[in-house]
Amino acid sequence: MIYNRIKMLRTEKGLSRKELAKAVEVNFQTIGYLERGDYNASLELAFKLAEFFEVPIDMAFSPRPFKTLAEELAAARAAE
Amino acid sequence: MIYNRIKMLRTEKGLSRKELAKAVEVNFQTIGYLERGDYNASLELAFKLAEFFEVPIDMAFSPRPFKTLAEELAAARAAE
DNA sequence: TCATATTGTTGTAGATATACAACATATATA
DNA sequence: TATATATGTTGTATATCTACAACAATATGA
Repeated sequence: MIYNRIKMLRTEKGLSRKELAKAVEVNFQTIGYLERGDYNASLELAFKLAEFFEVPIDMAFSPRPFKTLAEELAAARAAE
Repeated sequence: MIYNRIKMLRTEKGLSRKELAKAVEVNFQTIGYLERGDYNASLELAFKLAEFFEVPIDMAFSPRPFKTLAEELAAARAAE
């Protein structure tokens, strides 16, 4: 199981699933499946999505659950 | 089509396909298929491989052909 | 040479990803 | 209210990924 931040990245851009789907050339229902975690993106689609959102691929996908923003902040502070 | 450096990363470590396959828990023939470009890894397998080789995922996989070492060197020098 | 390991090829089968249609529900907006 | 848009659910069909078996070809080493 691979976790993803597609929904967050999409809504942050104010896009509908249909619009995102068109941008990365998949069916709009496929975006829904990914966001709900029904199945994983293919590697090809993962690269397309990461490229579209202009983030490194492991910012959009992760084999482990993503940290919350609060956890990220705490980790960043601890790293200083 | 996604390009990969699995063969390079594997041989660099002096591993056979069978050994690598065992490490990432797939059939050894699956490694062969990936190295030959017969098909792409799933996102899950891509993460496993990147983690095993301790490289960022886009060092092991890319939607565009990888640069040769010579090109990488030239690019690195130009960036200074 | 013989034996063994490694890789490539072909084929079958199962699992997963994607497309697409139909319909339900919710939400926003005229 | 009525209409449109967005999302969720279910089902079918196709493509792609993975496992596994059998065999050929090549290399490596005793």
